[in-house]
Amino acid sequence: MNIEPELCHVDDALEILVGKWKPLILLHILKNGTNRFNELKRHIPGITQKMLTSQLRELEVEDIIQRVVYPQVPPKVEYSITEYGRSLEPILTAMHEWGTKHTLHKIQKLNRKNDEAKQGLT
Amino acid sequence: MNIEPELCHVDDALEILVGKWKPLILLHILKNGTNRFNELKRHIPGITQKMLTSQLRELEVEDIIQRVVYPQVPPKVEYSITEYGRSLEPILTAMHEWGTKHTLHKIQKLNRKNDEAKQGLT
DNA sequence: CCGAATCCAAAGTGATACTG
DNA sequence: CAGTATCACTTTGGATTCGG
Repeated sequence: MNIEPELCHVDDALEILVGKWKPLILLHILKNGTNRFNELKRHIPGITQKMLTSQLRELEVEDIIQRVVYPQVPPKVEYSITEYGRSLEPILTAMHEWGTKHTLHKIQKLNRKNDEAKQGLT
Repeated sequence: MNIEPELCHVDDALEILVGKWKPLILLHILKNGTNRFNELKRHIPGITQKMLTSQLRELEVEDIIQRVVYPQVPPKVEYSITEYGRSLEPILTAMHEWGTKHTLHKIQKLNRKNDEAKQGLT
């Protein structure tokens, strides 16, 4: 692996994943298959239409997801993962597992601190 | 994998990795072992002292790296990876590989566009 | 040598209202 | 239903200066 700043491509991968909602959106489309706009909106509490739209666009221009518009009334738009986008799954899975361990690590660290504080009081 | 917003820990992993210089800093410490402050600064062109300091602090409070201060004049501070931080290596490697493929993907896409533009001109 | 403090610009995010 | 548009707010990153 070349870690020269000009040749290190970790940032390129991060650019795809970074964004307050991108991981959740990606995982939903990866795990649940094709999704309609409002379907995603319902399953991701707190997200605004603006954010959902912009994050979907960014994933689309990088060929991570596909956007299919059905020319009908009322409108219907479906989002699905591309073959290319599916190649991100191992990374997402690895990060999810690491993240789970990390939250545990933080809790344990916090507990140690609390214990020490109690010791100090006796 | 649970992708409910409250239980999805992908973001927890991303928080560690995100930051304009964190991947580069982490890779340097991972690959080159122990590093002094100015050593890192030299190897990461363009980074300012403020950014190097702040990014190192953030990695330190998450127990990803260790900071050892030698009480001497002139000061000497060494940074090294923790056992815990080393567990991030597979993720960094996976992202680096994916990122490399992704830049290729973008170049090919660009070439196709240029070819189509040429076709249109003939 | 290794920072901390300050100030400033830019980017990311959110609330709200409007549209085909 | 699936978006746009606009404005305000918050967070990040960078330049510069000062200190132990």
